[in-house]
Amino acid sequence: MSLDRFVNRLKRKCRDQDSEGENQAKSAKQASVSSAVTVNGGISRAGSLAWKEIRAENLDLDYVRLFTKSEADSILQDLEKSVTYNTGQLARVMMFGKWVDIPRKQTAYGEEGLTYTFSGNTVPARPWIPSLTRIRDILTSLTGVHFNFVLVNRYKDGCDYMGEHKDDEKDLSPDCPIASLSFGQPRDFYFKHQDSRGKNATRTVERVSLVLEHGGLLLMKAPTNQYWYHALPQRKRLGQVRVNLTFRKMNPAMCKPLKTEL
DNA sequence: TCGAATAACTAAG
DNA sequence: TCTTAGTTATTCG
Repeated sequence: MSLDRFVNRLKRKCRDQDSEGENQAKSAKQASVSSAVTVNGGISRAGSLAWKEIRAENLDLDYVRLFTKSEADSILQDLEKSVTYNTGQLARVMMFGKWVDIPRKQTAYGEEGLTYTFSGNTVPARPWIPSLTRIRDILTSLTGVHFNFVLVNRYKDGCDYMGEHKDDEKDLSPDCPIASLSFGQPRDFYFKHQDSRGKNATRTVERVSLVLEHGGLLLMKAPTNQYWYHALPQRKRLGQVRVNLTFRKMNPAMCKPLKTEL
């Protein structure tokens, strides 16, 4: 599988870079990520990746093209074959007195007992599957965070989208980054500060936009989620599928009990 | 200046 | 407060 080659490639790159003694001028934040990034044998591999830091008031994001095109192609293919999406009631939300289908497909995987709550529905995490544990383990070795949950969103084309929202901090372990991996159709993604939303905005804060590419990883770090809403807007001319994996570290004690069977 | 896409806003419970 | 759809305003090419 290409992921093994991926890890080997990173190890090779890091050996090369260690001998060159690079990476002295990293920011403090970047250094804290780097120090956590080790694989078997303690080889640091943060330096081999071209991290892009995105900063604004109380916004702290790191973005990197983690996988090559062929690796990402293979992962997407794998996910399309193995991921099961929620259907029926679990794929609807109540809007103005009627149930509407959410404008994308969604599901979750993770450790037993974890749930997530979406607009009134509390949905259990499905048991881990190999295509997701492989990726989870890469992210854990990259970030040092033990992710125990992943939310999967599938956007069939540019008409599927996700409205502005903040991830529910109540279920999340505080200060743990959220790792968002994208495969397939590159899509615009933006962050909007809570003080500058809607007509009751108290001030103007410029919104932060980026493109989430095929094989790209976005780390959303504290306190971003406290202050900023994020969304994946419609882009009607785009016709390809995008699958997004959002890995989180959930606090099991904070998960709502299940009301619904899968 | 037109038409389409995008952005902003509003609606119930 | 959170969710999306529908309407209207604005921007883009």
